[in-house]
Order: sequence, then C-alpha cells, then structure tokens
Amino acid sequence: MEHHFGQDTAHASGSFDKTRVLNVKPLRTLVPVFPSPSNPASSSSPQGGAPFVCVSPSGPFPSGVAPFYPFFISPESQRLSEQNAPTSTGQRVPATPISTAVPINSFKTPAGAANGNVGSSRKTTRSRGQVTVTEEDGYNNVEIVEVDGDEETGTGRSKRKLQKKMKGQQSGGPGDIDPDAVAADILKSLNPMVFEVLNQPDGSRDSVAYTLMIYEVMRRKLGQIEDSNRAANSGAKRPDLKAGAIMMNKGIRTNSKKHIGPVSGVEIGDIFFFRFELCLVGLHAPSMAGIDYIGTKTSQEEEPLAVSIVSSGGYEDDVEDGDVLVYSGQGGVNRDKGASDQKLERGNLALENSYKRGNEVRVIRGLKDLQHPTGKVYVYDGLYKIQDSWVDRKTGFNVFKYKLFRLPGQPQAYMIWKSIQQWTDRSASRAGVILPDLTSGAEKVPVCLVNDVDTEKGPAYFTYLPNLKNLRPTAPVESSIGCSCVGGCQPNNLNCPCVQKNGGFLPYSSASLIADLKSVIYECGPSCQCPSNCRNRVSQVGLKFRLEVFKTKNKGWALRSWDAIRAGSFICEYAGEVIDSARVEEELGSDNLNDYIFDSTRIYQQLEIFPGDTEAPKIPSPLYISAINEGNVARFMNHSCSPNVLWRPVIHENKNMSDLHIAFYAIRHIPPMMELTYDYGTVLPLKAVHRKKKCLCGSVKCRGYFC
DNA sequence: CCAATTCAGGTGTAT
DNA sequence: ACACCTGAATTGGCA
Repeated sequence: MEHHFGQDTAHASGSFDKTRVLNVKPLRTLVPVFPSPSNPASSSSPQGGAPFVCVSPSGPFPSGVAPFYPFFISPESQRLSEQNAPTSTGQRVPATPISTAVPINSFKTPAGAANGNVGSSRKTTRSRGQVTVTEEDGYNNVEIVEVDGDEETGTGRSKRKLQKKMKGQQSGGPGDIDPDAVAADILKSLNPMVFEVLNQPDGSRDSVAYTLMIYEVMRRKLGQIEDSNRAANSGAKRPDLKAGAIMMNKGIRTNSKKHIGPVSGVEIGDIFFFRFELCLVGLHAPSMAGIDYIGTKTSQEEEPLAVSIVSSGGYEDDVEDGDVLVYSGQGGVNRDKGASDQKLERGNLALENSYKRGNEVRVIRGLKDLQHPTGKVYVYDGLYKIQDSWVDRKTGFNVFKYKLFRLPGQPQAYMIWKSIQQWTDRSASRAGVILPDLTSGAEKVPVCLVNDVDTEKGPAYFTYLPNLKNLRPTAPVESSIGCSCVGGCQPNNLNCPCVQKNGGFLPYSSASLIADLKSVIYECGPSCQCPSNCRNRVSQVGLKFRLEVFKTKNKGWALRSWDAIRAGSFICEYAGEVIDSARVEEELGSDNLNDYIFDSTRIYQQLEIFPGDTEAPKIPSPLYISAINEGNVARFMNHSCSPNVLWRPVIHENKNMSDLHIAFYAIRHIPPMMELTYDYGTVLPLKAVHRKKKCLCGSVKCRGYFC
C-alpha cells in the first residue's frame, strides 16, 4: 500500500492533524520519489500541500538497523520544559546524612599541618599571564618549551625548562617535524587582533572562542604529525597535553585569574572535549583534579574556597539528576597502597568552606561522548550551591560527599542532554514533531522535522536528495590516478597519492575531524581502490549526527543537531543540482526567487582569526548548486555573520571528472539543539538581480544584511 | 622573599 | 598500559 503523503495530509492551514501524520507507518520504510520536472503535482504544490512525497519501500527493512522513530507518542502528552524534570528528583540522595555519617569536623587536618603561614596576603605574580608571542618583532624569536628528557629520575617525571630557540633551527632528520616549530607557525599565522583580544584582563566571548580555536587547530595539527610518525623526538604522544602546554606557556588563554562565580565569555551550556580546554578558558584550572579552589596563598582568605568542580562520573555514586548532584571528595586513592581515608584538606576543605559560606560553585558535568565512546564531553552547567556534606563509609574508608543543587533561573544545559536521552530511549516524547524522518530513510540517520513555535506544518515542497547531482558534462582535470590502499589509506604512507595530494598528510584525524581548516580537501574517490570506510572518505559516508529541521521564531526553518558536534566534524555536504552561472542569474531574476543556491564564487569571510583565509578557498572551477527542488539538510542552514559551520571544497579522486563537492564542517564545538549556521558570503559587485535580505543572526558582528 | 622542587590529581589513547 | 602537565604546598637559597 502506497502512502502519498501529500494527499493524506492535505488540510486547511491551521488545522493540521499531526496524529494523522504520526500514525503513518514507520517512515524509514519509505523512500523518496524523484518526480519528473513535468510532474504538475510537484511544481504547483499548493501552499497547504504536502512537504514531501514518499512511496512504500522497494526493499525490506534494513536488518540490524533498529527502527528509529522515538516520537510516536502523542505530542500533547508532554513538553520539554523545566517541569519535565526527572521524576526521580532527589530520591537517590538521602536528605539527611546516611547512618554511618560522622561529624565532618572530626576529620579536619590539624591547623597548620597543611597550611603554612596564613597571614601572607601577597600575591605571587607569574610572568605567564601575558601573551608573549607578539613581542620581539614578528615572532622570529619565539619562546619554545623544551621538555628535558631526564631519564635518570626513577619517577620518570620530566623537568620543565624554558629555553630560547630560533624558529626552524633544529630538526631531527629529513621528514621530521618539530612540534614546537609547528606550534610557532600556527601562532604566526594568526591575526594580530587575536592577541589584542587575549591580552584583555577579562575574558570575553571572543577570547574564549579564539583560545579554543587555536587550541583545537594546534591539537589536531600535532595529532596529524604524530599520526604520520614524523614527529621529531617522537614526542607529542598526547597532542591534547602537548598543545595545552604550549598554549599555557605562551599565555594563550583567558580568565587566568581564579574567581568564584561566572566566567566571562563562557556560557552555560558550552561544551568541551578535553580537560585542557576547561583550563585554558579559565573555567576549571587543574588539568586533572576534579576540584578547583583558591588556595590560602593566592587569596586573602584564611581557608581555601572552591570555585568549580568537574563531575566526571568517575566516582560511582555521583547521582545524575538534573538539578542535584552528589559529588565525592578527592583523595583516598594511593597508587601504591590502594584505598585509604580521604582527608579534609585541599579541595575537600575548600568545598566544606564553600558550603559553610554558601558560596557558588561552578559545575562542569562530564558525560560519555556518544560519537566517540572512548572520549568524554564536558558540559558547563552553571552555578550550584552546596546543600549538605557528610562522610560516607560504605567502602570501609571515609569518603567526603557533597550534595549540590543548581541555582534557579539559569538556562538549560545538562537538562537538554537528559531530554535528548529521553527522546532517544522513548521515555519521554517530543512536542511539535511533524515527521520523525523527513528524509524517508534516504539518510542513515533520521532527520526530525519539528515545529514547536507555531502551526506551520512544514517547509515548502522539495524532494530529499542526499547527494550532489551533477548532470553537466565534466571536463577532465589534470590526470591523476587513485590510490591502491586496499586496507584504507594510512597516515604514514607517503607513497599514497591521496596523502600526497593533501600535502603529505591525511586531511582527517582518526576521529574523522578535519585537521587543517585552510585548504581544499582531496578525498579518495571512485578511482581509488580503498574501501568505503577509508579515513579519507569522511564526507562520502553520509550524515552521522541526528539532525533536525525546526521552525524558528523569526528566521523560518533552520537546522540543528541532537548530538554534540566537535569542532572539525563533517556535518553534511551541500546536495542539490549543479547549475551554471547563466542559470543562476536566471533563477535570481525570476519572480520565484531561488533562495537555495550555493555559490562558491562569493566572497567569504570564514575564519577571522586566520587572516590568510579571508577569501574563498581555491577551487578548480566555480560551482553553483541549486537546492530549491532537490536538496538535503544543508538547504535549511541559515546565514549568520558569526557562524558555527563553514564549508570547504572537497574533491573526490575521479580521474576523468572534476568531482567537486561542498562539505560543511563545524568551526567550534556545537552543543546539542543549537542552530547550525554558516556565512552565506557576499556578492561583489552587487547586481540588480541580487536582492538584499535583512540579516537576523543577532551577532554583534552582524553585517546587517546578506543576499 | 623569591625560586625551585615536590606532590596530588586522573585523563586520553592505544593495546 | 602508559605517558603525561598544572598549580598548591613545601623546601631551599639568599638577603
């Protein structure tokens, strides 16, 4: 039985019966039909008509793929809101200390044992607070950190030492690359404006964003070099730590002065993927420890005070409950000697003091990263206060416990993650769902269509097309052959032609993140022998994030993701029909303005922190794509003057064709449910056919319009 | 008083 | 399994 969605769901505007849509059979069993251009139903679909046309499956339901339609619950039953908090609120947390509790003061370390002279009010000023790279005319003399590989110390602990070194002075051998020189090169390529921003005493949204972007670029570049076995001194085993150390030593960080309360430039809901990121933006200084506090030496206080905690879920009975958190103290674990009692000192003492004073504590929640099961996501969940503290003896040793509650009135952060989890496991439903998968199974993951702001029941009609459709005759570009990496291209295989085309490196990390934001990407293609799961085919494997198309209050339909997106992740390509420039003029000039044209020849200001990157990437030939009739999720991405997504040209190895695609990548970490936007660029000179549109991106850097 | 050293504290990735 | 890096506390050197 076929379902013609359009006919089934045609209703008078405003009286759309969602349940009829939702009662339809699982949409993953449907495939889109591609109507011929002469199909009158498609070209003259009425305003209240169906958004999509679907037919029944031509094949069996894919086995092994769990049906994914967690939204088949009547929309009115529940809404995402504060009152949707888990029903288990507080239940696992004893309101009073458990029976084995012992008065906490009896554990306090004797005064004077841990803290020396508390009278000292002097502040140690370190020379690390300033960015030093801008000094000394143009970075020729950059301070480099040398790690002194002192093997004689049995502890294996290396000593740090500062040492001046000329750029490019030393290299281990042919092909070797010095991580420090790479870092210096990255810093050199930065817009000097960045250092001005970073040198401000207080952080800002920009200083945080720049710090994280520089860290990310450095970390990925160092990882790429490490990956290719070309790192001199075989260091940089942990690119995250190496990049972090370089940033710290160069003073490329913000909010380096510890304080209680919000951190300027860091917003509730911001996400991080490495502990060092928390450190560099001033959210949580220790690179490992879970409790950050202001010590007695660095403040006028007589006792240490807590500023932030990271709840990593590492301690077993931290409860995970929206607004309440039970946090375990630190210590009590000895490398050589197993468990022991925790002591009321350092972080534990700081939390105890913050409890007594009623101070705010920043909370960062660590969660499993679903995309990268080995890694973690850290969600800044805002300010909490400590409500209770006690000592737990369940394990036979004293463990300090702190019960914290989230201050009311803060934007949702961790709760969003919990809600998405509930939609996923279907323990809660979603309001305003129109279609659980608007791609009708054309993508590997469903793309939800949702409107929880008004009664519009979907965007204007189009046909879902997952890939680029290029019907133009293609001229052969410079002759090239594909690779023969049968097991997939390896980063250390310099003989691989695909590695060579990318400048000697694979463009993607092992986590499929783009390593370098500044270049054209050469992926493997039809003329390569490597398998489809090759690391160099990232943009060809389709969507991996659970995206959704949603209605905004004032910008029409838009795109966002249920999953957190790491900076550098491939999001989607711009699918549609390749057209020529004459057709572009035609479409723009017609009464039916085509708002869905991608134009690679526009002027793009994509990454302000890299000044060499202000122009459109070098492309073999201009590319125009129209997605007005056929397209994928990319057609729903709105313009922003402060975008979180950018595009790169991606060339698939295909010896007889110029197989050019446009792929979108995350510029920064994007929390779930945040709108995805890219810069549409500008057309110069502006011709009559170009109609200016008022920009609604709301950014402080808004240019005012786009077209 | 300032500099150098020690120590606590897990994390991220590979095997 | 393994290699890590920061910041507070502590110790050492010097006035």
